[in-house]
Amino acid sequence: MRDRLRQITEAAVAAAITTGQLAVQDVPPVIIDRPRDKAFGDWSANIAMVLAKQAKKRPLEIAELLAALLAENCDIVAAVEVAPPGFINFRLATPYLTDAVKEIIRLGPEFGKNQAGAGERVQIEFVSANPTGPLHVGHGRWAAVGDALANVMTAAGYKIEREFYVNDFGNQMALFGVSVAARYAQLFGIDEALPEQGYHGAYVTDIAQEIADNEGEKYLKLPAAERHDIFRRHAEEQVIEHIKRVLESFGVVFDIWFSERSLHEAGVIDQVINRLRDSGHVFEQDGAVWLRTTDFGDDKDRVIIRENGQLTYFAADIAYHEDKFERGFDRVINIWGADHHGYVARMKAATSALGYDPDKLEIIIGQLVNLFREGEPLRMSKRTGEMVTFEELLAEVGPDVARYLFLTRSTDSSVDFDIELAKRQSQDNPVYYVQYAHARISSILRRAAERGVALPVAGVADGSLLVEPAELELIKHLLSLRETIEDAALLRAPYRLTKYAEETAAAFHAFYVQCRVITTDEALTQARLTLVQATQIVIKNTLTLIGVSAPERM
RNA sequence: GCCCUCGUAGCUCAGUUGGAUAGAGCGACCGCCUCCUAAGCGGUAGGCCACAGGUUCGAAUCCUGUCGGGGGCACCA
Repeated sequence: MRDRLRQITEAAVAAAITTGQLAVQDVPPVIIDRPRDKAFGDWSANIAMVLAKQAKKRPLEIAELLAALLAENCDIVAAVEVAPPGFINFRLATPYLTDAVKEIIRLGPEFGKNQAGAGERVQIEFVSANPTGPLHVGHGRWAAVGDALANVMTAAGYKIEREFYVNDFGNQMALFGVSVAARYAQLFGIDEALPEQGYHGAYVTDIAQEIADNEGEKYLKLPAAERHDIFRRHAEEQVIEHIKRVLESFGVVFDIWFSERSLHEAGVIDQVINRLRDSGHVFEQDGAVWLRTTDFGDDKDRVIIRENGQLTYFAADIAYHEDKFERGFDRVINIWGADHHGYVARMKAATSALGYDPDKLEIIIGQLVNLFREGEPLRMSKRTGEMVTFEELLAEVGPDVARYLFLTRSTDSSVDFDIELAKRQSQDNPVYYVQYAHARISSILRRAAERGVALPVAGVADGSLLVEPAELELIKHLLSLRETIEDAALLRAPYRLTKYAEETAAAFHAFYVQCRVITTDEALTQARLTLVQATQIVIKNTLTLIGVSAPERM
């Protein structure tokens, strides 16, 4: 729709130029937008105002000129109007709208998909929680955002891979192994202290308990180093399995789980550092090896090999991103929590140093989730392990509510999540509002079947019977699914889907109250059933992208 | 101190390459079920778009500064 209008408007501009009515050198891209007020029409273009200066003509004059050209060759538009200070407003033709309803039914699950992404290969890395403990609620948000973004970009014609980077190397992992070992020893009455910086959560004891249950006390005799290593490996395995299971129950499945340790073991980090050294971006100082990230806009240079010879996390991350680009992605998207945003500049700088275009690395910084219960904030401490895990949240509110609420805000703003409010099945809860529309539709279709009313075969019903404002308003909303998917994908803004879902549900509920579907007027019943089916398709497609179920009854 | 981010209705937030009279949900108030699901619909009230300058035909949107909330400034991950 928007594409069509853009094309014909561009054609009108071109025509005006070739006929000499418009003297313009550079034609800026035509932007088709929604008018603020529906009274102005369905779509509008501001191109006349943009061209005014170049063409040395009054905007209104240009608008009149273009409107005249537009009105000639356009069947999808009923009226092209000009409004001061120079807007060109389009009013869609009703026959076009009613025909479009049949098109939605014909396309079904495919309706709304498009090629805005032009087949670009994109990797999205998200969640990437350390395998040293359970997922927290913030991870849940990244899971919802990353997965929905992957869904909507796929629908917009991108080729997407989902990846989880596993930080299974280094101090934290070692400390985790030592912590489990200590708890294990304690289970057998041996007084082994947890390290100062170790992991104190109750889940550490659970893991130790499981090892004790399955394998007894045989590890007690092993030397400490060996024991720590065994426990580290065991604990890591268990935590990753747990993370996978929780994410799967949330409907999020990754294509690739990428191990940091594999980079160390393959020696690729040293290779990448050598490459950077050869290209002159590396220097030594104070006994450490540094990457000169300030050459690429970072605040300060960064250590990649510490004085003690150990690689930093950053070094591994450079090799990891080198690997991503080596795999041939056109674009790489990382979703990070706000607590990592200080890391963005150096990662972009490293990308440049490696010789890749830093704009190919997009980093989405997401604000955190604040948990509440009945308006009271829930304090969370990672250190003591006293916190609501993502798994517990899921158990309380269920995946649909969690996924939906995590996507109701732009990633730039933090989500205040009240557990009691989320559980309450009330109007405070937008997820039910949307699902209810779907359930209502299913109910109408069931009722029609009960009464022996044949469901319309696509294309047969007489669309011209749909003339009520509520009907036409609903149709317009349904048709904008495509633009919504385009915008959500191109702007990396999956939260737009929930907004769209609510608007569509609202348009349906209004229609429902004003227009009875199943009546004695057979032709009208058929036409409205067609519209209802199309609405069901649109709501279901939208909820599917969000990752929320579309219930048949509630 | 420096960097990032946010500041829009009582509350939570939309408003994106600068456009028309500033938008939604919740909350408040007033209405609507003989009827396909009232988990719904309609209406009313509610605004110095944090503040001050600047850019231009036009600024919630872009620039500069100030104030306020959040986050970050490791040879941790």
